[in-house]
Amino acid sequence: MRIRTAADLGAFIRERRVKLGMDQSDLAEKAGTSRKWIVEVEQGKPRAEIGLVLRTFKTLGVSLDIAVDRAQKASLANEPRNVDINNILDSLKKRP
Amino acid sequence: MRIRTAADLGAFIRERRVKLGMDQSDLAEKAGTSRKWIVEVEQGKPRAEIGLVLRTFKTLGVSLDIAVDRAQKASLANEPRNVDINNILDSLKKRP
DNA sequence: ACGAAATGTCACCGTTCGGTTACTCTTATG
DNA sequence: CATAAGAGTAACCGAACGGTGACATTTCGT
Repeated sequence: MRIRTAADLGAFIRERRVKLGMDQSDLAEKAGTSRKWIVEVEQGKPRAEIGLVLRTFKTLGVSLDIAVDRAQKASLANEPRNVDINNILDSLKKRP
Repeated sequence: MRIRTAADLGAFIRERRVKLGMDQSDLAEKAGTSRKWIVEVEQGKPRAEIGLVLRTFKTLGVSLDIAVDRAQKASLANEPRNVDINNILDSLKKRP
């Protein structure tokens, strides 16, 4: 599932929790957080901290994968029209 | 790339930012946050908020995908030794 | 319909967040 | 060598966090 917003995240967590037969207290305890936090996150709280989110994922037996989008919509740096060979070389140079 | 910890996340963000030829100020501005925040996140800050993280990903042109682990290591509910047929039925019933 | 379990909400509190600004340090470009 | 750019750090601040415990509401089995 693709996660774009905090609401997506909350929906996923809830779905997965229910699928595993846990209630909010179970999940909170096993993920080392509070039930209040689970409630808020499942409701899509955008300011939850990633550390807790990652612990919750682990508890739910799910993984987060990150991938570069095919359609390169990334707001490129200052001059999108040119390939800056120096940037590329710099990037390579900086790799230890 | 698989994200397991806040440090993973920071490393990825930095790598991707450099690859796109942005400095920390560029990224901060485009993602609607501060340079301080970028510094901290790239260093693996575990308490950064997911909302900002998601906005940063969007700016970097990357997607977050979540997937159920193959090896079902999820800490199951209370009785890991039995398959609880009722939970399974419940889960199915709850799908609209 | 009844009661229990699960979920949602509230107030309180100490802690930490993220933004701003300014300063340092390293690197590398002229 | 000078100095500019990029990155790291510090202090300050208001705002929001997350935990606790209690209470209200919804959901569900029987």
